[in-house]
Amino acid sequence: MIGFDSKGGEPARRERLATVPPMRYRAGLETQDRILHATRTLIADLGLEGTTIKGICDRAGVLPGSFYNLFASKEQAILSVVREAIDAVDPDPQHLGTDSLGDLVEAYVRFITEQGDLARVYIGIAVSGARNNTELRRRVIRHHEGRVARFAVAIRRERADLDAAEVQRRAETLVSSLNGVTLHYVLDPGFDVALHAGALLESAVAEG
Amino acid sequence: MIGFDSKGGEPARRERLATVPPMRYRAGLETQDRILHATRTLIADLGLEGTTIKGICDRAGVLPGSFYNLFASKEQAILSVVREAIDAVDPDPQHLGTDSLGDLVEAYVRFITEQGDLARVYIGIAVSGARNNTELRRRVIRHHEGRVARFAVAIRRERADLDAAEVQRRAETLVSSLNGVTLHYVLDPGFDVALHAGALLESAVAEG
DNA sequence: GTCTAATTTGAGTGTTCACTCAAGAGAAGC
DNA sequence: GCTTCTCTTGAGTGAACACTCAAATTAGAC
Repeated sequence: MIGFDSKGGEPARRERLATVPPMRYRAGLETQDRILHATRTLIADLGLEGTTIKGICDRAGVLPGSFYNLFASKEQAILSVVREAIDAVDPDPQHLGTDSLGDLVEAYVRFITEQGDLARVYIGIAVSGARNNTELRRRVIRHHEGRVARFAVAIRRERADLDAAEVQRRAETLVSSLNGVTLHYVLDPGFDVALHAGALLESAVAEG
Repeated sequence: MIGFDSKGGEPARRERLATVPPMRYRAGLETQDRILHATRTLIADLGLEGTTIKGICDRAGVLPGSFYNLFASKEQAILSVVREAIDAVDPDPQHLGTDSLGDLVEAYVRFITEQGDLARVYIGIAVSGARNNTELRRRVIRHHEGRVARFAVAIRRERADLDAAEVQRRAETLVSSLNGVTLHYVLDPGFDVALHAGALLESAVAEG
């Protein structure tokens, strides 16, 4: 019942710590992991709106009471998964200014193709989730701006001759276009993400 | 109660005809229009999943019984609106092979910026709707392929030197990227769609 | 082995959903 | 002005939803 934690949500949650957690919380932490895994795959399979408490609990092998012992609400579990998906798009924000444009695009392509579940969550949020949910919308837009900024720095490094506005525009076009490619990949898994991402990358640093 | 029509759905629906419809159906046809308008704006405002019968009826100023006198189900009303949105993206399919790439992109930008409601419906469907609903998914993918084909013809006309595979690839990149730009515009109405669409257009016919 | 606190159970709450239908209101057609 | 068919009303159905809670179970701490 006691949680030794909580970052923003109100009640009863337990964080994974750097230090080993006390033994007596082990069962709860394992259940928490199973619930988060169930939530992630369910969002990926059915989308945000198809994800229900019953669905989560069935997949995780628990009953609703157990879910609510660990999470304050359905939304809290979903937000955890969404945070995870958003962070996974941009795995190392510390690197600001040191990654090449190729590194950034390659990391994104790898994320999309290797972590299909999270990619589906991410693109689903960007459209349907962000419209009605203010918290999600803020998060998505802030993340998008951060991503554009990183791409802009990388573009500027390769094309120092361009003015700031042009660099910004190219970064915005590139990031938006990559999202479009991701969107299509979600609908058609045969779509060659790497091919199209490569073309977009070239356009972003092309003459003209 | 009698419908002098029906295209695919099972029961009770009335089509707008080329000829003037009998007077005695006038009230029903007007109500049908109000319901479709309410459905369109509701999907645009709240997305597919936020659209309820109660919401539609409140906006249209009718009661559920009236709705079900004209539509067989909630899904049928939604499908009508979605069909409308998809058709609006590509207003004149007859023109295959005669529009320039600039015409196609310009028409798309105009659609997005002038018919925000339908654009929101369209992009919402492409992500959340198409995942669980087979009928919608087929429709979206078929429409996407048709659109890529038209763009490919236009690209080929401007760059006859490119081989077929390269033309196809450029068309796919362009259409997907335009969807990504639309996606971002839906979240941020200040986004300059025309600017980015113009840049993508240039990339599609650039050397290299 | 006992104590104690964390965890799980599972029936139950109130709300909202899509959808129904018998009955009444309305207006076109004669 | 009466008939007839269309349209609207509005209470009501059952299912699914997120969420609750007192009681039972389990397992770490000592």
